[in-house]
Amino acid sequence: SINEKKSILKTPLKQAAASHSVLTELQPDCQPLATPTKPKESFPVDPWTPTSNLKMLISAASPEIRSREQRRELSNNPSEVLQAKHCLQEHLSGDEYEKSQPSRKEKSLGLLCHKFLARYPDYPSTAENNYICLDEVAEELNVERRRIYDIVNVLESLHMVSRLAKNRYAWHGRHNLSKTLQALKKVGEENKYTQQIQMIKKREHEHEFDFDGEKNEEMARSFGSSEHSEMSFVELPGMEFRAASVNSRKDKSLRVMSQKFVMLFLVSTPQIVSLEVAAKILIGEDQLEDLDKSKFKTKIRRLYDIANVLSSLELIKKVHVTEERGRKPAFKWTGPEVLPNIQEFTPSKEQCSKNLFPLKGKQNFTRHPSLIKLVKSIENDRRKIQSAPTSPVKISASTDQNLSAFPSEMAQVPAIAKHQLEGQSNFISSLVVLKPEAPCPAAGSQPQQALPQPPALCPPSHGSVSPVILPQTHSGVSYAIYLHPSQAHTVTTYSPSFMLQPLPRASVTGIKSISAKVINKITTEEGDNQTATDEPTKSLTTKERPTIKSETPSQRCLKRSQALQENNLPKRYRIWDKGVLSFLFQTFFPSGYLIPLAQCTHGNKAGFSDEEKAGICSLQHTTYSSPIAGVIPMTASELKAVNIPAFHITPLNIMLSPTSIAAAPVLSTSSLNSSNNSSAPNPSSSVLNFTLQHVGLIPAGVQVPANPVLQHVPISSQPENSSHSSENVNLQEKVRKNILQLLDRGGLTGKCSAVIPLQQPCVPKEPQVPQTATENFFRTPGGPNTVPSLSANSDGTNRISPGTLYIPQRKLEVSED
DNA sequence: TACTCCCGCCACCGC
DNA sequence: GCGGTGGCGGGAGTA
Repeated sequence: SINEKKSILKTPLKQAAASHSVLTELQPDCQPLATPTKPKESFPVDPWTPTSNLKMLISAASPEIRSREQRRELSNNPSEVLQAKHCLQEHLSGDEYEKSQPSRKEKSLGLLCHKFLARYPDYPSTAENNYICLDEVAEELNVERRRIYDIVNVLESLHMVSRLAKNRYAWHGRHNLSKTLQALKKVGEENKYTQQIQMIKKREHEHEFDFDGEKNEEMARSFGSSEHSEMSFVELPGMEFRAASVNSRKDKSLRVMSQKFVMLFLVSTPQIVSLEVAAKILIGEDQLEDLDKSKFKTKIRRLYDIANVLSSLELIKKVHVTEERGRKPAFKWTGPEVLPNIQEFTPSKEQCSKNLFPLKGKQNFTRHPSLIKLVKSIENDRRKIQSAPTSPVKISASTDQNLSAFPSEMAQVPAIAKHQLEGQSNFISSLVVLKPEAPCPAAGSQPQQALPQPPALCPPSHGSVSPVILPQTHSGVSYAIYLHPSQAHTVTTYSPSFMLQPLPRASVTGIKSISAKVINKITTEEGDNQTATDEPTKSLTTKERPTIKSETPSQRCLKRSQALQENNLPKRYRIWDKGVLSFLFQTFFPSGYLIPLAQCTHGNKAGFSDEEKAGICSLQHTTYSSPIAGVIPMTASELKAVNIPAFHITPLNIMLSPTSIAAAPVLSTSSLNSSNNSSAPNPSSSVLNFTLQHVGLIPAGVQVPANPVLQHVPISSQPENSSHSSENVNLQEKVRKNILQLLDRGGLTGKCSAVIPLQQPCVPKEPQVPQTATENFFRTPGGPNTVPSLSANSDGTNRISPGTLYIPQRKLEVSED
């Protein structure tokens, strides 16, 4: 009977051949073959049907496939298939029959998942019939139902489907994906996965992790000691399991495992996870005692299953990492980037106080109630600004059909921003940055082109630049923030990063494409070598980044905010440390500059409080390393080896971690060069101006005050242009206001990757002449993301050539198959 | 040989 | 008892 069953499940020859070709075409690298979201464009006559996508894919593959598909359709009836099979068996010899069977690859879970996904749209509308009957699917795809469960379980872990009843699922597509990923990231962080990964890596390096008894027990104990011995399925509100039968079932391991696997990517920097590490972590969590080889193998098997589905979803991609111990299979996250702790921005009072300072222990700060009010007030102001009639290009993506004149996707950008602002509770909670390498079906059929400037966008004027001064932090360090004028405009309306969230429901198709384009630059800078080199022309420069002109309604709101600010200003910033500042600014002002002004504090050696010194001391032994294997660790002492200019400018478009930036002011003072310095010197006016000119923030000839801090707020600009001066005052004020407001929103965001960019803009030692200093921030000899001039010292540490940008990078080689 | 992962047995669960 | 569900690991296919 087993044989009989087998023969039923075997695929007939004609389909086998077809699926082989489809396999070649459906490899993850072939992105245009992802689920088409606009079948109308390609097949205007055919309405969308559950199988149209698949049909299209197959038809697109080759004429041969088309004809095979036609034949296949003729015998799509299972009984016919069975008949054909018997017939085949009768007429072919054993060998021939074997050869006629689909190869193992053709039956892979990944391919099956592709076929499965091809049946449903990425973003289904509620009007469509989105039910999945497992029996039907299994039958139509000619597979055992068991395999469908594998797929569905993983999809369920991402809330792309949910179980309605026996044999019945609902298809949600990617509507919930961003929220799910955010939730998973949060849980991953809470479960200290980063630390676990690091621990495993450490043990691996020490050759302590093996499969013999004692060491494993020790390992298990250490896992047990962490706070998360048990983790259950992460659900989304409104997405709970509806069927009681499923709820009661405890073993949802594939689902849970899939979620955990995804979490590992989301908390890792870079987002590459080796199967081995993942398996060890997953084993460590639920089976503390017997970490035997078979358990390990089983976990690996399951991870392959999950990885195949995630690959089909184009969330991950298989790579190999080469380390000292050889080549290892691993997977790289290629899905949407999930910003950290986004949901904690929800402006609820409780959330604010609860989440603002997630640090445990000593560092628990509380927020003054007035600040909470302020947050709400500013939120309201923002909303008003966004919905004001003068807001730029107010377009309803779903209704306005007159926009065909200019790219609909571009037209939707302001709508996205508006949409997300209106969605208060989801304001940032669904903010997701799509990676440029993510599939872009809507744009796939068209040649890539530069992003056009929509009418509403205002090219940045190169007016004078005056810093916005942040009052002293609790540590006593003030900062001057220099923003590019374009950024200042942007700040008054919305941050570019705000527009990057996918629009749910109707207008997603266009958005997806534009989002990918818009953030191309950002993610390129972030360090994807491949993207940076493969698609240089697609990148937007800072200037090209869409900005929206500030409008009068914002000025109306200014007074109110200003009054609030003045009431709260003195106290507010005591609770903010440099890490928070840096993170906020790099997030919201990607090409601004945060300059610590150490000279403005008194009675303190290098301008830093004891707290900071303590923090710095503790950094001496801190290793900045990525959770994955082979990362070059960088200690604070190594940082000191870097030749630091008298003061440094931190380019904000590189991720800064609170801990890493905490060291920056110290390093930035000349006290490094002369440890006996009793006070840090002020950056001289000429140096400051040279620098600002050098980085393109001010035109040649324009001067900015040498010591802007002393001016405090509001700052009057240099009267270089009378027609601009009042604008400048307003602009500064707006920028300042928005900075303050951003500060109010942050405080919970300090969990980004540890990268310390250092730059010596004034005295380049190498005769390399960059086009602009801003570009130079990201230019390293081997490309934007390579480790510059690293040389090993006798003590095994690495040193960095002075004057070059240091971006910690994996030492391990990552090869993509 | 090591890596991948298909395949289907069989236990569990709710009805 | 039955059918749905899914954990699990043998072992075949592939690199």
